[in-house]
Amino acid sequence: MSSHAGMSLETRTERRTEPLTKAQIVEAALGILDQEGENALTFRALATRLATGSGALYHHVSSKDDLLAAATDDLIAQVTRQAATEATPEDGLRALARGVFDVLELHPWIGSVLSRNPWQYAVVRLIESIGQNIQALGVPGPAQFNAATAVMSFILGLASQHASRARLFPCGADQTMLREAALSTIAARWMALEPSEHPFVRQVAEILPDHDDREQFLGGIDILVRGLKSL
Amino acid sequence: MSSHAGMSLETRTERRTEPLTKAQIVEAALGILDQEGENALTFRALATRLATGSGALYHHVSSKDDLLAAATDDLIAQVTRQAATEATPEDGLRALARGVFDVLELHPWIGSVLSRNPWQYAVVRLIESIGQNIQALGVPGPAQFNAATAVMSFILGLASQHASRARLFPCGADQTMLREAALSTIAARWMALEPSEHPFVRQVAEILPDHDDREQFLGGIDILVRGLKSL
DNA sequence: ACCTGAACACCGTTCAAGT
DNA sequence: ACCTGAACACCGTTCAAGT
Repeated sequence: MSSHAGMSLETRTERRTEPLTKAQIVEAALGILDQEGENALTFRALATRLATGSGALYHHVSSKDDLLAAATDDLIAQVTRQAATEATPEDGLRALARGVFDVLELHPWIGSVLSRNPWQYAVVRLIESIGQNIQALGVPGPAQFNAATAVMSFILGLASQHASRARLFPCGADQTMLREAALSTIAARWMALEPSEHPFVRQVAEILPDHDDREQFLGGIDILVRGLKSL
Repeated sequence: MSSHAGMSLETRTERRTEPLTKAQIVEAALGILDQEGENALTFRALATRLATGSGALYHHVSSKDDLLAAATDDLIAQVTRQAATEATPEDGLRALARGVFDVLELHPWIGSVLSRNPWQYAVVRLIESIGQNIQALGVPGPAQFNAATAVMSFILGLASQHASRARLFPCGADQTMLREAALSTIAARWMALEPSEHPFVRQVAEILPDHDDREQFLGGIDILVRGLKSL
């Protein structure tokens, strides 16, 4: 449409001379985070990947926290948008939980970002989405805030748990293999604890290696929803 | 009793020549954390406070994470011990929640430590304590693990939320004053959001400034317990 | 065995100097 | 206006050298 001055193709490489964009920076940051893990995201590494100087980034991003919040917001927005299409509030809450779980599975670094700064906009998105579903669920007005916070805290708690496992066994090849290895390690450590003081933990350790994270997460949400509906 | 060789008092200053202890280091670290906040805890600052070199600390503590885990464990142990004295499982869970809340209020840095490393021993203590109460509550065997994790996630989620508020308004004079200021700031920010996309959050913002954190926290636990009992 | 403290290998962020 | 990249003010951790 706007390509009036078509000219020859090789001399018109305008893209390269255009200034950096915040969106470009966030995209590059997402690449580093997902491919090389949380610790690999450095302003120096980011600058190298974008073929620029580290100081240049500060013209479009005010700090590292700002950058991480923007990256997180991009991904959480997809989850809340998807959850808004469900028919019933129960399904909405479950879709939200499932969505958060999956996005954390794919991008474990989000867990730390969310729990490090719970007032960033991505969290507002989640509270708004949770709250609307809770209202639709028929929870009485005064209890709505408590209820939304409870669900929110549950999700953030799980988030940090996922983040930490990803930190223990950073990124890499076979995720399911690593997850089982991680759980077995933890189970072994729990089994070695002093028996009389740790009856419950030792009992849980036996089931731990072959339990399903996702199922557990959704199970937790169901417990919460059950509690909510009795209000 | 063991003071056979009483001698004179001034020449017998054995204490100063005794080597450092991990307990001493943890105590000094707690002092810095509580008085000056999370960011003030540095191996250099810690060494200065203990009148030693920074490298000396590594003879008793393997890393900063190790140090923080030890400090956290000391405080969480007090909470779980206290919760174990309650009569009913409902009261036990509530005591646990209250205890965690209060300890986070006093030592906000614990929130980040707990959520940064959810497999440290302090967390095992919490899971064990939660699990025993859940068992006593009559939750059927297979659901116990899910239930315990749900409560755990809820508590850790709240923990990180507290930690972040403490980070926003680091340590200092009048805690209640600061808390109200923090909440008002957040409420104002929420009220400024686009109305049609944020009905719930904007509605909540009105109640936010004068709501009681502690009440909200215990309310959340009650929702969970209600859900648990229906299992 | 325990301590010292300089040195190492990093960070996020700033800022004079360039275009 | 935007970029460059050296410099600043830190970190956690290590390690030769001391006692």
